[in-house]
Amino acid sequence: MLATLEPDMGLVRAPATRSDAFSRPSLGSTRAYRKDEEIFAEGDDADHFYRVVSGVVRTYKLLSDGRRQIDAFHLPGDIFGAEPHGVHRFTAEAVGDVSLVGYRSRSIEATALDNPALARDVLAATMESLARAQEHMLLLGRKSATEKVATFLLGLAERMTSGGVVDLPMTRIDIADHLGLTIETVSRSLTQLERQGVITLPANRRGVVLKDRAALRRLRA
Amino acid sequence: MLATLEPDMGLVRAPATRSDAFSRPSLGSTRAYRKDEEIFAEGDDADHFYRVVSGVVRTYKLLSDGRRQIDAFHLPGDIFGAEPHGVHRFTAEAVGDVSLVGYRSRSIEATALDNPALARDVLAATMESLARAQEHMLLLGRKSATEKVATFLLGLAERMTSGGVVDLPMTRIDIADHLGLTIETVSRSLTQLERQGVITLPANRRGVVLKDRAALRRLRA
DNA sequence: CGCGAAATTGAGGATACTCAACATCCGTGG
DNA sequence: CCACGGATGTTGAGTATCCTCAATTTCGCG
Repeated sequence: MLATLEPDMGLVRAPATRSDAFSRPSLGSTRAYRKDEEIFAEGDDADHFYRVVSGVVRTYKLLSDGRRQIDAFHLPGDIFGAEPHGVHRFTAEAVGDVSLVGYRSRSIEATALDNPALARDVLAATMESLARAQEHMLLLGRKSATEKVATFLLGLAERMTSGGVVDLPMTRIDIADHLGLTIETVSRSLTQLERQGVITLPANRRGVVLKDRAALRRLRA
Repeated sequence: MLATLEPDMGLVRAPATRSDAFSRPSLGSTRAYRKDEEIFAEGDDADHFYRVVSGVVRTYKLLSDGRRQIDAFHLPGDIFGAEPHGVHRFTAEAVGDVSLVGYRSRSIEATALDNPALARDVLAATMESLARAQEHMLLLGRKSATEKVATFLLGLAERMTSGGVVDLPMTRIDIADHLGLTIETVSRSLTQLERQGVITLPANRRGVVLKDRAALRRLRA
């Protein structure tokens, strides 16, 4: 589906499903953001959308009283911030130091007709985001705390993997706001998984060693 | 954004943001489905995607033990079922009797290049679904039962509206599985809203009269 | 009019939250 | 290089919200 039209130029490692119009440096410009820096805010004009080169980005929405829901963490290769109505519907921030390529949003409309390859790639990326969102709604609406954490760890492992050890670049607060839990519950769930021998938490707490993926998959529900 | 390229032919009332390549009857074929009939199942080949002509469609995912999350209800004008990987990631069923137009999915890829207008419309529809999904994740992860129900009622009212009275074509089970609640909690929340004078529940229970939208908006969080 | 499905209501309980204390980490500066 | 302090994370006790189980009512349809 949506097969690659041009070869990946290898500037950035991209997931297999992502194609390549994004790899043409001429279309976008790279910029660096520091930890916790805002990339855009909910309500801002959506002049640009972005592809992650390195680092992790969180996108979230807030309720008026401050409750926060992080809808996704965006890893290298991911596209985010493309909007249908010219206004960003969520806020995007750098989790750690981040490098992004920005693309002018007008290209989506203006070049939908004369740059179909780009339009197709944005479509593929958007469909991918939607699929992830649907999976995440299942988690938020119907999974227990332990199931949520197990799902989260396995999902991260699949995307960031480097055998066994998963990096956790985000804080417990971020994880909690992504899974619809509190930080205490996230912490307790991780501790519980460790006591069951399914994972190990290194001293610095910014990573997780998956000791028993089969058990994690069972716990994921 | 994504401005209309061809005039709406008026076959079906579509949201303002939806454009019109879908209104060309030549591209798709209409089919009727009866109440609770399956349109496609999770895992099926995604040969087609669909636009709702009349009626309501639910799309959902299941956990192995039967827990269900309805990610969206699709109303007339909505597009659903377009997939990035040729396989449907959720099941779609008719809530009541439904009429749909089906489009061959290969058109997405095959005609992305030679039918950019169609590709652009699918992109717009997909972005719209993603925006709804993000809003719904906020609801699922961070809202209380009453806030969920208030949000749901107002959302339906905006989309189905016919002054004051909102039709509820779906059962309490469907509503519960959409909001991440149980049917008992949905029922109690509705009763509570009624006791507060914010809504009225007609005898047949398949509709809701919104007596005080301002109050509902406050309760929505 | 009667039956089965859907919805409501109630009582009790479990999961996750709140509030709080404590531990650990990490960067800063002496 | 070590000590300090703020930020981050863990653990505990008590509680609230929502769930489970169950009984009852109401509705829709033959």
